[in-house]
Amino acid sequence: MNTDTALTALAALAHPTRLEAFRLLVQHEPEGLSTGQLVDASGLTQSTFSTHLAVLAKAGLVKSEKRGRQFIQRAEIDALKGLMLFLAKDCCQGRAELCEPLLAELACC
Amino acid sequence: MNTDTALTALAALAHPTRLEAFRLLVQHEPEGLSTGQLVDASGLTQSTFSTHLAVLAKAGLVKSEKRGRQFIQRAEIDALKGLMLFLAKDCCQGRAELCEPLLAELACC
DNA sequence: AAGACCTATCGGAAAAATACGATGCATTTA
DNA sequence: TAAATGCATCGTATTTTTCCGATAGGTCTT
Repeated sequence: MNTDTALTALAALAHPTRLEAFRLLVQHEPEGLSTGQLVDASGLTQSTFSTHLAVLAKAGLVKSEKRGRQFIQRAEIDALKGLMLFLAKDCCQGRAELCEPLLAELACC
Repeated sequence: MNTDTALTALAALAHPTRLEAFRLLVQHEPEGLSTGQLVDASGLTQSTFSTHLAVLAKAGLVKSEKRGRQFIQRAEIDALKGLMLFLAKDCCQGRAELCEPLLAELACC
């Protein structure tokens, strides 16, 4: 994960509709949800949500799989992992003392 | 860290200038850097960078302290920690099997 | 006290993001 | 084959973001 990739992922998640959709998909791992289900959950127009979904897909946070005449969307946990690793490296670059308390709290989940 | 706070933090980091400034400040913990040093590093106008810095400050990612006639900026590691915890909870909500490999990689830093 | 320095804020122009309806393509159903 | 379903894309209007120069308020120096 380089800086550009991280920036794209951050921008993709920095929108209420997209963050909520991504969280919903994470909760529905590994089965996923159809695009239509996500549209319904968003409360937005189908076309508008499609644009948001494209942003998540372009960022690599969501992958889609054709299933009949609908698409099943799934969260890419590895992409989230990559983003968190990128953020963590910011504070741990040769300074474990900054990162240790962070990891300690993360371990609780 | 609630959803709104996380969204604000994500949006604040989702810009090249702001992400770079934040990373620079993390690297310079705990001494910090003056606003002027950050302006020079950004290559932008003083006023333009000041706006970016305000976004980071509003998101709670950066705190400033008056020091003579300049301001020393410092990264708020706890805010970063909070954001990462928020993201991690997305994938660990009652499903440790998703989060374990993530934590395993984080532990390496 | 006057001038230099550091930073925030205002006003405005240019660029990007957001939202919608309409349309088109592929797939399933009838 | 014809109609209906599921989704992406296009065109476009509105809003938001981004950037700059100019200005103003403190703080230090002289």
